Amino acid sequence: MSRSERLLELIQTLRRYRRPVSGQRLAEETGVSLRTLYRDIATLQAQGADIEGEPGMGYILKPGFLLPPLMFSEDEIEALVLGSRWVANRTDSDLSRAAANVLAKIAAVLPDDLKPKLEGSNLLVPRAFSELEEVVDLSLIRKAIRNEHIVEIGYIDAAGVETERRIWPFALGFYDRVRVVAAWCEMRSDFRNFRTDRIQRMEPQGKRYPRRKAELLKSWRIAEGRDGSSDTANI
Amino acid sequence: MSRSERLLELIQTLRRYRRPVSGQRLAEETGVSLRTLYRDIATLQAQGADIEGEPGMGYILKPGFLLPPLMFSEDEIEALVLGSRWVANRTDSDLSRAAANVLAKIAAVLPDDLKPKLEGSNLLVPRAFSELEEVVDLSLIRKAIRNEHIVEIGYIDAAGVETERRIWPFALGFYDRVRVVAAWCEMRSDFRNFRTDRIQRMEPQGKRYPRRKAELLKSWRIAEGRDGSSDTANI
DNA sequence: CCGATACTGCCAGAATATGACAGCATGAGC
DNA sequence: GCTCATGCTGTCATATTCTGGCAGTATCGG
Repeated sequence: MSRSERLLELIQTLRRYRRPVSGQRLAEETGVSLRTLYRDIATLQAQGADIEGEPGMGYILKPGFLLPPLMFSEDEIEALVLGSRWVANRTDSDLSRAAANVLAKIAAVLPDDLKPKLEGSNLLVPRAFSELEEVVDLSLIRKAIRNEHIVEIGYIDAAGVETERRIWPFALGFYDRVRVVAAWCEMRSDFRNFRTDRIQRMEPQGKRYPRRKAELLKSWRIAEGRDGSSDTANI
Repeated sequence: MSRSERLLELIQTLRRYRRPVSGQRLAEETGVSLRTLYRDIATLQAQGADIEGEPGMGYILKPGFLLPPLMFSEDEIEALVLGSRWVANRTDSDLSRAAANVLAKIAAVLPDDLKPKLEGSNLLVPRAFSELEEVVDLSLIRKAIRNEHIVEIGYIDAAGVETERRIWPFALGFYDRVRVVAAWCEMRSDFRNFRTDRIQRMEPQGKRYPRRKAELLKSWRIAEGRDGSSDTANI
């Protein structure tokens, strides 16, 4: 195995563990001596990997991925930049900051003669201007979806009536003017879509709902397709 | 200089030339023997670089960039994926294909345990559903902007009147429902924004307009900010 | 204090990369 | 079909880099 493959594998191994792992252990798993393992860790850290080592404890990797060298065409870079700009201007602050970081990281490694091309890319995404007020934090919803957690919400429906619901959120749709949480609603025992701007209150319950989000998404797509009345059908 | 640095430099050198360059020449510039240069070229090609070599001619690199290994956080990857999805669903077919390629390339290098996370990312961008008919090809406009080329268009304004114009396009704005070309209009001797769906006809003239697009963009932003009447002000 | 672990320096041997050379292949121009 | 410029490959000795082992220091928690 080549050195670079090994480094990639090391990252992967580190990520599999959630708790700190000793260098000794990592060395065994990657089939390398402890001395070399220390060198490998140093190399990865130099490349920007967020690996923390504490004496007496072991190593732990903050969540993230190392992308190996990749070749992108002009159009592909343009697509990347435009997409990141859209995310930066159209989503919640966490994601938006992440998108800005992506652009910064790419810019940092581009050769000097190309930086203007990236910064000056003349494809623009306007900042959302008549943003609907959102009471709740979108990143909380994203986190609940990621972890398949039940949340309780206070929701004002189209008729203006406020209800309390326990929902199993599994997807977040970014429409032009609104964002919609797709979820299973315990109250209705059916799928429901909730506009984020109409959610008044939200409390993640910190426990998982009993199904997989991928599975819910699949059923939901079928259900949406069947009635055809919803404008989310083509999400 | 380390091997990987040299490879990066080689890509950069290759891109500086527009015409084919002989291996001999490249070997001299990167300070390496011809034999090693051939090996380096092979390495880059194996990494996906689009380098073409023809006997008797030399090497030429198709436009593109090699990104070195990069570390992305979970949120950053999520932003990348969401952005690429938006581009894939909301732009012209060339860019859209490029965005799909970006996703495919990233997916290809992600460790197996993470692929589902990428494919199953539950942030969705609906396909544009009531797309306005566009007569002209958006990628032509992008190309004209990239090359700072004059184009002639037939345009139907808001009042329904069709006019012929020579314009200097310098930016393309992706609004929710429409796309807008920002350009200097020779007829009006002023900046004008053209909705792409109202452009009936378009002929790139293949020659450059006499100013830089970055400079036009800057003046345009100032002009837009001043009158304040336009909804493009916050682009 | 101890044990567990991170981390560094050093050096010899292993693995890899490089350069030199010899040779074949291919396309363009004569 | 010849020649030239170049791409491309194989081989092998040499140069460079990587690796493992070992010795030693530092830091944390108990």
